[in-house]
Order: sequence, then C-alpha cells, then structure tokens
Amino acid sequence: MKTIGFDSHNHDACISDALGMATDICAQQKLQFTPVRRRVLEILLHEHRAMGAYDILEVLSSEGLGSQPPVVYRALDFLVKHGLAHRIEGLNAYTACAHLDHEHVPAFLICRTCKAVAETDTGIAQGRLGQAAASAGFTIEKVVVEAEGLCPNCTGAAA
Amino acid sequence: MKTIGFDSHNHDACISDALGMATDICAQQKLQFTPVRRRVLEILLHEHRAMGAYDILEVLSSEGLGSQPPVVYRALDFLVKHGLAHRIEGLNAYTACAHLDHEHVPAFLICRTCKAVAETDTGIAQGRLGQAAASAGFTIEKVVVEAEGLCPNCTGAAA
DNA sequence: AACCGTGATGTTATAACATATCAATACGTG
DNA sequence: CACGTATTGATATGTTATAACATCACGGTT
Ligand SMILES: [Zn+2]
Ligand SMILES: [Zn+2]
Ligand SMILES: [Zn+2]
Ligand SMILES: [Zn+2]
Repeated sequence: MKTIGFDSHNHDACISDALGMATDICAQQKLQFTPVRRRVLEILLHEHRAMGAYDILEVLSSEGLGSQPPVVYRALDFLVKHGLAHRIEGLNAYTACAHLDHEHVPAFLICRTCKAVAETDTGIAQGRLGQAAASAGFTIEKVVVEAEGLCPNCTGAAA
Repeated sequence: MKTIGFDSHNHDACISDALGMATDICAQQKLQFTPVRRRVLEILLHEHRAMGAYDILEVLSSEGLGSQPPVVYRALDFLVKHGLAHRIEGLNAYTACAHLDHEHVPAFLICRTCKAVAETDTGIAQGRLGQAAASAGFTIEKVVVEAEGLCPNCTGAAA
C-alpha cells in the first residue's frame, strides 16, 4: 500500500502510465474507452486534485468535446463505475484513481486549502467498523473514508 | 462504544433525553438554543434517519418556522458545528447525533433502502489511515467514515 | 433614554451539483 | 445489410447550498 499524491514525481510519466493502464483495463473488459471518457480521465490525472463536474465540463467545453452536464456526468459515471476514478463525497468532486494496478478500498487525504488529494488504502471493513456492522446485523456494501486537513505543502503556509 | 440506530427502543424517551442533553450542552457553552434550532434537532431526532435540508425545511415551513433555505441551513450549521447533529456526506443529508454524552469521531452505517442511520464510533485516526497520513506529512483535522449497505430490517426484504 | 455591538432571522436571488427524457448516431455481430 | 445495444446530443428540470443585504432582539454603555 502506498499513499500517492503529495510527493513530487515525474508527472508526465505518471499520467501516461495511468492512461496506458486504463486503456488496457478497458480493452480487457471490452469497455469502450471513448474520446470523452479518455479526455476526462486525462483532465483528472493532469491535476492531482479533486475537480467538480462543472470544472471538468468547462475544460471539455473549451475543447469542443461537449458542453452540457450530462456529457461529463456520463463520463464520470463510467470512470467511477469501472474504478478508473473515484468520487470524493466530502467535496462533491472527482479524482483519478491512483491505484489502477490493484483492487482496493480507497481512502483519501484531502487538503482543505489546495484540494490536493492523496489516495491510500485501508482495511477499514475489517476493523472496528466491520465489528460494529456485524454486531448490528448490518451488511456493508461500500465504505467511504475521507480525511480532511492540511497537506505537507500547505501545513506551513496555513492561514 | 455503542452502535445506535437499528434497534427498537423507547423513542419518546430517546428524543426527550437527547433534547435535554442538547439543552444542557447549549447552556454550558452559552449557546442560544433557539426555537428553530431546537425544532430542527427535534425533527432529526424524531426520525432515526438521514434527512435532506429541504425535507426538514418542508416541515419547518408547514409550522410557520421559516420557508427559505437559509433558515434550515443556518440551523443545521449550528447543530453540526456544536456536535448536536452530523452531516452524512454520502447522502448530502443530516442526522441527529446519537452520542451526545461524549466526545467522539462518528462513523455511520447507512441503509441504502430505508435511509436509517446508525452512528457508531471509530478510532480510525489511530489506525492505518493515521499511519498513512503521518507518513505523508498530512495533518488530519476531520475524518468521514460512512458505510453504505443494508440494515438488518432491509436485509431480508431486499429487492 | 439614546447608542452601539453582536448574534439571530427574514428575504431574494443565484450558485453549484445532478438527473430525466427523448431523439439521433455509431458499433459490433450475424 | 439488418438488428440490438451502447453512446452521444440536446433540452429541460430537479436538488443542494450559499451570497448578499436588510432587519430584529438583546445586553451593555453613555
Ligand atoms: Zn501524477
Ligand atoms: Zn494543500
Ligand atoms: Zn431514538
Ligand atoms: Zn434499511
């Protein structure tokens, strides 16, 4: 398990790697990785941060790839459904998956200042929450774990 | 730590206890527990489930306590800020706090069918997420933990 | 009493996020 | 090509949340 997001890295390689993996995943599962879907993933990858659907739409629109909300929501639905992106509930926003290479239950560290998002992994369902659910007779289908706070870059410069 | 929410209980007592505790808490902290704020908490307590702001507003409105969104949002802000209620990020909804008697980091079990919400507690910040944050240099200020699934009452009757 | 600061409300308008619906088009497969 | 399915285009609407500004109610000060 590696937490990805705040460290500096070769971002061009990071993007093209992820895009390549996404292409493979779609090919394997016979999913259509259409231009809009690919471009939305690219946009999300380009920023390592959470973006609102309308932020993304603005970019798409400026490129002639669609200008109505359904365009971006359909692409996001596709990406989220197939694990290529995740929805950040706490922000009503979206971010590219940083762990395409393996199954995972994502957990996020979200900077409240710069909105950078780091994705990590957690075995939460096996921990206290899992116990609580079991003892309450509750069947967990999906878990949201999101931590808000300050990223390393913003900790010093906090207001 | 007790998970509260799906078990049947003396709900009238449950409501009046919580309302009493809330009154005490506001008194201690010299907060104004005004009619609208009290009524919103009552409404949330009455249902042990997540309610949207506009659902609450509808009730308020029918009682002459206010008819515009800011009325309910201000009351909810107050309640959430002071720990009397919690926001359920996964639903863009709100629920009364079920653990007024002690400090806690809430975690929720949310039934996707009936929207019942059980509130439990988790030491998440001390677990793997805390480790990941520490090693990434991230300062956690707030954690959202929400599990969606089926409550005991809906598990059998699932569609 | 007149004045002022603070917190709470009232009110209008709008921003931000998301979906319903239906027509049109592309795509793979036999 | 003909068929069913997936995707896209387009319009409208629904849902959640906040900005902005006016007003009220209360307590302390002069
Ligand atoms: Zn990167
Ligand atoms: Zn930051
Ligand atoms: Zn109760
Ligand atoms: Zn249920």
